[in-house]
Amino acid sequence: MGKLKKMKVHIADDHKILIDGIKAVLKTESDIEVDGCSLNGEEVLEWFKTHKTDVLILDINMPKIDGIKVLQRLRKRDFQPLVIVLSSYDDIKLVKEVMKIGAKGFLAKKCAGEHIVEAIKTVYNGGQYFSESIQEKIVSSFSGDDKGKIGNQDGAFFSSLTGREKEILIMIAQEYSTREISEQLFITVNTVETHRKNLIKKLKVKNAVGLAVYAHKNQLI
Amino acid sequence: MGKLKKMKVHIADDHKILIDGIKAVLKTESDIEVDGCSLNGEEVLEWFKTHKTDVLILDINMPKIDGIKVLQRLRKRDFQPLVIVLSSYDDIKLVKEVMKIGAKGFLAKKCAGEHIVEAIKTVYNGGQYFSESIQEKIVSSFSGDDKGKIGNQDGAFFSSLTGREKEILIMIAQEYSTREISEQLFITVNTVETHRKNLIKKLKVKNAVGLAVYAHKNQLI
DNA sequence: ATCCGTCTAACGGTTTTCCGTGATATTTAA
DNA sequence: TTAAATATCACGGAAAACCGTTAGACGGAT
Repeated sequence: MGKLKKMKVHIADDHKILIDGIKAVLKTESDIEVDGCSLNGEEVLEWFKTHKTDVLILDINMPKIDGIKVLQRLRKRDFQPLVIVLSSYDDIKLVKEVMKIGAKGFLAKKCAGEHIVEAIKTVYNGGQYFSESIQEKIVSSFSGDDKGKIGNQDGAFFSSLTGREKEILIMIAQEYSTREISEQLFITVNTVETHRKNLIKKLKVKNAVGLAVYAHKNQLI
Repeated sequence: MGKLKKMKVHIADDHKILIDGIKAVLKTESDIEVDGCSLNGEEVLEWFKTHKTDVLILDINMPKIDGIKVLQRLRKRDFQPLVIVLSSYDDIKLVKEVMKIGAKGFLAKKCAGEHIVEAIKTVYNGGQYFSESIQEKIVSSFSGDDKGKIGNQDGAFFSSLTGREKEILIMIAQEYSTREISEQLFITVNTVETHRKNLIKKLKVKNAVGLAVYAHKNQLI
């Protein structure tokens, strides 16, 4: 046992019960030490201002600041932890995206607990780690339909919206019909339709559903 | 230590990593024994055909057969385990619904790991258990906040969707038009419209936008 | 003074969604 | 083996969304 240094791990997930579970799993590993955890993106960014934890287990779906944004902001800093992304959905597009912005591993939540140990050790030693289901998808994506269109880099377009457009976008995402919006804002239906049209163009979506999804992804509601 | 019998617990969640976590947490409890786990609703129903496990920790969002349906079917059988529902979505209406169909406890996933131990012991001894965030919501719903009003018995809100409906719901939330969905699923436009119609009714939303929002809130995407 | 961005509005036409209603296989549970 | 749940399809009509284009009014900025 020549190990002098334990690997330090930070866990970020809005489900505390999952954190406690992972903690319990990692407790059995003598060379891994959990030195902190966060329940949302804000806490993660705060933590790494003052700590140099080796590995960050990072959930994607978190309130306030989501995992992707956390990654993007962390990579602009001096110290960067090794990040293993945790997600309920093993979407190949999401994998591509997070790896591009600096993640070193990707774990689907449906993977077994022991894999998290493997993942930590692998990335700590300079490797990359993907849980099984992801590996399968990566392989199968080579043989056939490569729909590598990651598409909208999200927040990028939002800043280009005008105040009125944002206002209407939010109302659309709240299930208000064009007529209802026009009544609430004291403008004509025509005008609302024009705004909606412009929103669809600007945000590069297909319809009102796309607008609603966009609004939710960007936590405007 | 007069305990002769250990409490037997079955864990059902599609995230294996969470199961392993809970297992690790429960391992520290000498009077609790995890005697099995399931990764979807089908496995749960199968398990309880041949086992008499005392307590079932049941996730709501599961593939194939979701938690609500599992509860509904279990209650029609002879042997009924004590069920503690686990959900990422701590909505008061959902709580009400699952308690009505026989659950004995409700844990939000954001609660701490130790609470799961408390919950198991409480329901095993004949009590009911709610995690803190739920308790707060129940209390505040009594103090005149009409949004959290439990009075309206729209239990249909969370009544579970069929497999096909979920499939179509997800496609709608991904901006596919009715025609596109019909082509991808090799069914007619009429059929897709019927499903959409039923979705709107079941989920009590106004339109496709509402469906997309629902899908996102419930992390179906 | 003029250019640009924004908000407003209109019009005609096409497509899609929404709604009710009813019907028939197929699958599954008890 | 029934009964229930599910998946399928149809039709007609109303409502809403979608699309392209045009354009006046206002305010701020160069």
